[in-house]
Amino acid sequence: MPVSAPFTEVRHLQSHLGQQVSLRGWVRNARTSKTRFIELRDGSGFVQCVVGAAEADPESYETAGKLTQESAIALTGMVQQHPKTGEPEILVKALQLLAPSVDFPITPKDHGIEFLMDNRTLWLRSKRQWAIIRVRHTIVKAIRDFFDEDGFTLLDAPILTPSSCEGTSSLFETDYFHEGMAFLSQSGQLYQEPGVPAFGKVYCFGPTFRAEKSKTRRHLTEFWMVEPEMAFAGLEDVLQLGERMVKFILQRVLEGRQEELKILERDTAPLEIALKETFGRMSYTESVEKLKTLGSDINWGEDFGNDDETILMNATDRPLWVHRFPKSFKAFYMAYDPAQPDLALGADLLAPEGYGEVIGGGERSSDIEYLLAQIEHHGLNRADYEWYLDVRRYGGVQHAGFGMGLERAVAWICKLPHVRETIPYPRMMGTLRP
RNA sequence: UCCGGUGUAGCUCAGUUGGUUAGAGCGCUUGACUGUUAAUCAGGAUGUCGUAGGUUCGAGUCCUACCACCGGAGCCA
Repeated sequence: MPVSAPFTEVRHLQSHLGQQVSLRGWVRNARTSKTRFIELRDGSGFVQCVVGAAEADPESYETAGKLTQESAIALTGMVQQHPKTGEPEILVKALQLLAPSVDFPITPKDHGIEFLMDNRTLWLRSKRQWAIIRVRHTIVKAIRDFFDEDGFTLLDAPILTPSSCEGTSSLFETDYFHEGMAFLSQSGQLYQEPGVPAFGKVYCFGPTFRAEKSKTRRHLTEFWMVEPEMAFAGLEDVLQLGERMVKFILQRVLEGRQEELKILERDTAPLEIALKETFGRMSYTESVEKLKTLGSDINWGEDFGNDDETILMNATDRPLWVHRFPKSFKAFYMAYDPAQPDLALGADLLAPEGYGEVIGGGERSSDIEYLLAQIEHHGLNRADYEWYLDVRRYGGVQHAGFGMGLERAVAWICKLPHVRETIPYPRMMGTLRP
């Protein structure tokens, strides 16, 4: 009996119980005894296929006994319930080898991270990576849906830029014809602000690049960032928008990716808390006081160290907004607090469970004189920013926005030890291939 | 960039005080096995001990330099 079309996707098997179907995919694992068991994956899901001598034709039974990991196969059989787990499984009648796979490097046993990273393209086939990338997909979709439904217009920011948005030490450079050098964008934010008077509410969502020589569990040189910007808005609006967005994302993931979270052995209780409870809020000044009582040696005016974030977040079970930092260590375009001019009207959202900063944002200065002074103070070239200053010259109004690092959000929601698993092809200081 | 660690079979690792022919598990392979699920059981094949020098009668083991990777710090999303 030949295997024949039409083919069914594994994700639809539940609705085919008791029927005959054909599947095609790859052998995740094959266990041979008198009865042969094939764990099949087709990208949409996983299913165990049972090949018994009584039900399968002799040729198929023979083939099933010799399958190697990651061979591509097609098969036809009856969808039944697994006698122990109750999940759908296939009682195979016919099976054929589509393409063999010899000595697949990633075996079911443990591997080191270097080996897995070198074999990233093959690693993507593993169950855990499958789950992570699907959660990432859901988060990306949730972000786009959230802003679309909220009336934001997509305003794509350029990746090749003539100058830096923030610091200059961490830019990737490339030749750009008569212009000399171009730089890979570190942030789309400055290009979002001109979109404010044009569209009211805008966002961009794409890759950004930082040539930082950081080797930590939360840094990539190429990462994705979503950056909304809105008119007639201040710091409070940023806090509310960010919190609504994060909750929207959490809800989508908890609704639609339970199977993946289970594969990742993710305890969803902390995510449920973040979804239901109001996020914490603390001013920078308050947080420094609290850190001192918790044993940190931080002083007012210093930025948080990694330990400080950890200390602060160990004391809470939900995301925390820290707002009104000293403006001295924030970007030049941040608005200052009229009530206390040495503070910036900015805020960072710290994720619980040790994941640290996932959002940074705030109100942008509308004061052109102040910005000119800041540009000079930061040693930036004013001519590069004339178009940016035009946002203030022609109907400049209060506006605010934030940036969220996608990979950090994925790492938190999946509770991964390192952001390198949150993106299909991670780019880090020492990793450019594959 | 700084500090710490690791590098031995395709993979994950063990290797005593420097000592003769370098080991295990997985994977692969041959066979066995009444539903297995990191299946199990029995047999088999598999090594430039990161690279280059040095010490020594003798180096996987000690020393020096370099390389790669891992972890942390700083910086950041």
